[in-house]
Amino acid sequence: MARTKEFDEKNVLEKAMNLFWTKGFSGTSAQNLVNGLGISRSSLYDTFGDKHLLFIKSLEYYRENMAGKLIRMINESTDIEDTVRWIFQTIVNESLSDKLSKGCFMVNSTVELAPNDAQISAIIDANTQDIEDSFYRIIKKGQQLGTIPEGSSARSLSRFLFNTITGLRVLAKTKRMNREVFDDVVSIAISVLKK
Amino acid sequence: MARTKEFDEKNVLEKAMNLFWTKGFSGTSAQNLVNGLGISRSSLYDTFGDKHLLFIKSLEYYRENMAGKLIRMINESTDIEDTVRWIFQTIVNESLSDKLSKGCFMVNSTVELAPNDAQISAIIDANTQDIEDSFYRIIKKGQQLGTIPEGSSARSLSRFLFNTITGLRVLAKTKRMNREVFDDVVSIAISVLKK
DNA sequence: CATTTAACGGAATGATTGTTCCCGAAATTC
DNA sequence: GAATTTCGGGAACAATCATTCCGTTAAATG
Repeated sequence: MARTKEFDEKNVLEKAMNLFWTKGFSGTSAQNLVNGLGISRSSLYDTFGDKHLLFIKSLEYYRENMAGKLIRMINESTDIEDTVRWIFQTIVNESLSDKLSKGCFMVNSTVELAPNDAQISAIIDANTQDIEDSFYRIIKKGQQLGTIPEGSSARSLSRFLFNTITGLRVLAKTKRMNREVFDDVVSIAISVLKK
Repeated sequence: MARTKEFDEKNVLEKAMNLFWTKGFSGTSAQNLVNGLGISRSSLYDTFGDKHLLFIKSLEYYRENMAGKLIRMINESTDIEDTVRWIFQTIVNESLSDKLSKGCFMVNSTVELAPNDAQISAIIDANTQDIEDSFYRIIKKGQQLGTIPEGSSARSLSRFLFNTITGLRVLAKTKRMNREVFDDVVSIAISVLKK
């Protein structure tokens, strides 16, 4: 029988995700991957196919972890406004503490690749749809319970919230990023959920 | 005496801007530039320095034209809500009609380069500040005139509006982009300017 | 312990990267 | 029209790009 794998594939994939997340697809070379992943060039290609396939797997891995966490947060929500506030605060805190200013891997990939890469575009759109749908469900519930005004549709509001988060993810890559600016945007965004 | 320049530098710079805008810095090769600019390799380097310098000049050229137009619109505004609505509609219409899904050159550059390029970051931040300041002035004026509520500060509102635009610029690069989604976001964003 | 099988490291691939350099061509002034 | 000066096309540069391949090594089964 053959020898078994010497590295943990999930662990290596997470390293690849962080490289692509930080530097993007074009900005991450095969050599960067070899150096950063701690495996040989041949193992890299044998295990993950090629650079593009590894990028896709990295993006899917990000989605499973990050969006999955977000969606679980939303679905387990009782008070909608509190949940939205908590989501925003989590994003703000993550952005402020990230010394590499990585932003959001989905947003980064949207800007770099979405218009010219159908596979990646599909992952991004599915991710967006999932998050938007989760927002939709709790907002709808909130409107039925009377805690969220019905002036705007639940669909519109969920799209609006998602759009605000996207903006914050871009802001997180600039030198202008600081808690004051974040809080200004967040408090106004949340105000649309009130009477 | 020497011969005069055979090409219009501004015209060539505009072509470079469109290439970088569409494909980003890493995505645009020197060969792409030679092909797209219609000048020789040596003329390119003699006239613009190197690729990075040409990118910076392209970004500054974009800023002069695009942000300049936007800021002029804001400054000439009489009715704030109408102006904001008109700005949003312009962005939406441009996004919907752009078959290349270029988005915004500033947003694209923020995501691709801002965290690791101080020069580019400075251009982006100055551009943001100018737009935000323009928003600030008309909102402040609106609040003094009583047409804009004073529940949120003019500074917060201007940051919020800018953040919304940023989100829309990212949305413009996805397949999910369509008028309905845009309008959902825009109408809610504008609602914060009302009582 | 021998055999089998796959992972490994690293050299080598051809293509493309950004940039430089040189030489012939073109245009302006005298 | 001759002299001057710069422009432009293309060859050439070393470096890096993503990818492939091969010989060696290591591990698991019999």
